[in-house]
Amino acid sequence: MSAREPLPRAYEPAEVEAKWFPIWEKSGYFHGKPVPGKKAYSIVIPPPNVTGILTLGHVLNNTLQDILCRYHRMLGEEVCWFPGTDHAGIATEARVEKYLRKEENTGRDELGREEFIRRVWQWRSEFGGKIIRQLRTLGCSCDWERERFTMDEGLSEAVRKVFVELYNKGYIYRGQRMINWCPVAKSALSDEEVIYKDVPGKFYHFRYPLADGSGYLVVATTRPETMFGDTAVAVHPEDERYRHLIGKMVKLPLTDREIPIIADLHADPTKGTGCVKITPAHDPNDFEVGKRHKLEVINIMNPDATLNGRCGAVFEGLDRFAARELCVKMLTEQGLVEKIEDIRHSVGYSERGDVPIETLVSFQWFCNMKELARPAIEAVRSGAIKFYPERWSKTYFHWMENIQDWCISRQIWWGHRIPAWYNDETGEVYVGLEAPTAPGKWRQEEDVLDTWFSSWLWPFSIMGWPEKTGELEYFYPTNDLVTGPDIIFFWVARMIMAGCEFMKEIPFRNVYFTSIIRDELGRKLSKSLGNSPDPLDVIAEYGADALRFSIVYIAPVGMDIRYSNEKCELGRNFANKLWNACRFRQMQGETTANFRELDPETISALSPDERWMLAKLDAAIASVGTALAEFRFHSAAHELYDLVWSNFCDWFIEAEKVPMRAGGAERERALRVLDYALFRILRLLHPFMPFITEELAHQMGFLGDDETIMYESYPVPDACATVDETELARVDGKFELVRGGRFLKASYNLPDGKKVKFYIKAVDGAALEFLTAQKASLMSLLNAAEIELSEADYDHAAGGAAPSQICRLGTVYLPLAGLIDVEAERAKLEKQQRELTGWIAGSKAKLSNERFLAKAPAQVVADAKAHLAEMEEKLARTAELLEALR
RNA sequence: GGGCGAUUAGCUCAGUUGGUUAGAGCGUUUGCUUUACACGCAAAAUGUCGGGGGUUCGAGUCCCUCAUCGCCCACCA
Repeated sequence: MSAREPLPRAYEPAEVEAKWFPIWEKSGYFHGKPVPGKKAYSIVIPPPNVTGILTLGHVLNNTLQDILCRYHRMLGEEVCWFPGTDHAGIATEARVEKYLRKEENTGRDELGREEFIRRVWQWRSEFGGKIIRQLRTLGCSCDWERERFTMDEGLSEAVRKVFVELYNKGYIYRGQRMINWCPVAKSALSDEEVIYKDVPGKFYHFRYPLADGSGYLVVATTRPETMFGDTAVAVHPEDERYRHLIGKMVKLPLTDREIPIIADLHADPTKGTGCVKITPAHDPNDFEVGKRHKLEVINIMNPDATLNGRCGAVFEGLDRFAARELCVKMLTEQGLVEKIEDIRHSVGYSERGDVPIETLVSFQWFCNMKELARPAIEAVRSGAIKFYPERWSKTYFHWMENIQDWCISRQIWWGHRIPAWYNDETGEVYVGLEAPTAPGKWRQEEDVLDTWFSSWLWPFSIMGWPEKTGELEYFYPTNDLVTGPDIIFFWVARMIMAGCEFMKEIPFRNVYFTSIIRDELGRKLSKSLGNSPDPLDVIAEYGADALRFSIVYIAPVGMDIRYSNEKCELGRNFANKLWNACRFRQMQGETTANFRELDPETISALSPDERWMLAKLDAAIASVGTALAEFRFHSAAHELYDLVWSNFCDWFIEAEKVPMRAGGAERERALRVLDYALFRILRLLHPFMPFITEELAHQMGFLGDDETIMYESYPVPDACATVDETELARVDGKFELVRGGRFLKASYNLPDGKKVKFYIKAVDGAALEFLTAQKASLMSLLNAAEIELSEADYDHAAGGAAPSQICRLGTVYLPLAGLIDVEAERAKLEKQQRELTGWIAGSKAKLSNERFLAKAPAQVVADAKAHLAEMEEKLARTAELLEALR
């Protein structure tokens, strides 16, 4: 191995990260392609909106996908992570409209359809897909050559094909129904795009005079302005208060219309006044009532939610909320207001527009989902698709089993235009992949499709469907999907339906639902609150590896994450720790040749510490593997953190300084084991911290310039050291003695660096033998001037009083000639005595319980007995020590 | 109105099928320029595992119940 520049003291991620990504990408390491006979692993990215920028949610989501991809790549599978963006109809159209308004004072209406769409494409090529570049900063190993956009020609063709197929099957139809209307987008929305919020409102009680002048009825409403669309007042048929009025007419205030009083079960006598105004055009329930009673449907609203000409000259063109106020004012003046109550009620908001939606009747395209849902429910029920955490399947089933028709048409321009043509002369409707060739004047449907109507095809459209591509053959179905539970209906459920319907095969086998990220106070991250950190700033400050590791480390399973930038210190410090472990090794000289595999000679010469370390490594490797297989990312991260920081750095490196100082064969063996362990650790960590591990693997000379850790094998437990439980316990026992000795020093305020003498009384001959062999190690770890080992009691008479600490392998004493605080020492021992006595009593009670002995597993009983013996032995030693203090 | 989740150290959270004395990070206290790391080292303190009841030889873990908080779904004028 060639000599390298010494590593700097502190890890500086910026340069390293900027260096490696282009190398990886240029070398084609991210590219996945069908390789017959090789195991395939694929993931499709949840396509971010083309308008989007990277958020912490994306960071979590894509880090997890990257961990999976890098892990499987190292397992030797052919990995392909398909990236791309979503055209996000309403969001993008609004975004570009805003941009054009600001930059050029123009917009949709001025430009016309064709030009506007051209300008959206232009905007996209200039500003769109920013997030795709940002994902590279995070280290995402997507196959960037395969980047797709939901409006690409191939994907658009898939959309048209699916539309035509479902139309021909009779699932897609056009109809006049009550739909959700967003006044901002001026478009219909699906039920899923409506978010219900509990907001303060008012409950208005108005008097509607009876037409015959015999009095009035009081109706209660939260939406006075809709009264222009009232076509009846309903009461419950059994409601004694109003029974006599059924069939009579009331005069609708602010209009010259008279409307009937009807009997309908919809009217709930316990609510409001028991009289409900019926506005069939603007309320789903009223629409049903209207149908039952053949009431006129009066639409009173323009697309932007201003009132229309049906409301009279005074109200025409007025915004709905202004109209509401004016209504109340005018009714007040006419003495028709009975009372106004303050209430909180649930109001549907447009997800994108963030304004209250209107429900109104309109012609739209719908897709009947009932039949599509059937196999998709079965796919999850049978376990073909698994959800992690499993409980989300309940949410899924509930929605799928009550699935409603999907309103798929949108009155915007940016999107897949519906492939339907109307012949106004004949009234014919033509649906097909291309415009009709039949003679006549055909006019294409103006509406476009819901964005999700292309997203639900993503797992196969991205692989070239409807063409029969090698990618589909090889990579479909994909393995894992990582996404947020908030789009389980929008996307996950619909993808499963689309996969089952068009591919006749599920789109993925496992779905991992990530946590939702909140701020430290538990609030959702949002632009308006200003509590949404920019991940790029975080990466600049802490490094991408640090951000990745931290966010995985702190992500609780299936719960919200409370995030703050400070938490990235954990990952940054960890990266620095790893860096310095390598730096330490580097300072010891050239890398040995056996870093991939230990040779038999080295294995046979391993020290107990080394076997201990290799056993810890194997154990960690095994549990990281299990954790990843079960999508317990955070426990894998915890496992790795402990392995590196505690086992490797705190104990092993410190312990190995002894053989390293010894020189010769001892030193050579220690270096080999260090190299072997370090290279394993780097590979283990690579999926989590790709940049620093690649850098260190090269800096350490494990890899040459044309090699990459990305394609090194992921470590598996190799049990190259025979696991001898007794020996492992002895090493742990040695470390316990070290901790005990350090505690004694700290208790007497002796600086850690001060060299002192210790006396260790071993519990038995075997312990004495082991500890004697470990004397150099003990001295180093304790920073001792001298250690006296014996099976005999410490001789207080000769050496003076000494504080002590009881450990499993023996008792460690700190001879202090005159400095001992006898009272403190006695208090410590007495406390220990009390505790031991208590535990022993409990333990004895348990062991004398016949039912425990009869029913508990033999191992548990044996452990309990051993534990009792240990405690009794310690208690005896405590008593001796107390005695010696006198 | 249904469904789901949470409640463990000052804070944020682990705790895999019930099994010795419930853990980590941050924070706090004490001492350290120990020849990798102050983004560090060594040591320490802090818990009636939300309340109550039950099952069990044994419960943070399983069951019931109550309380508080949060999320999702549902046509509530």
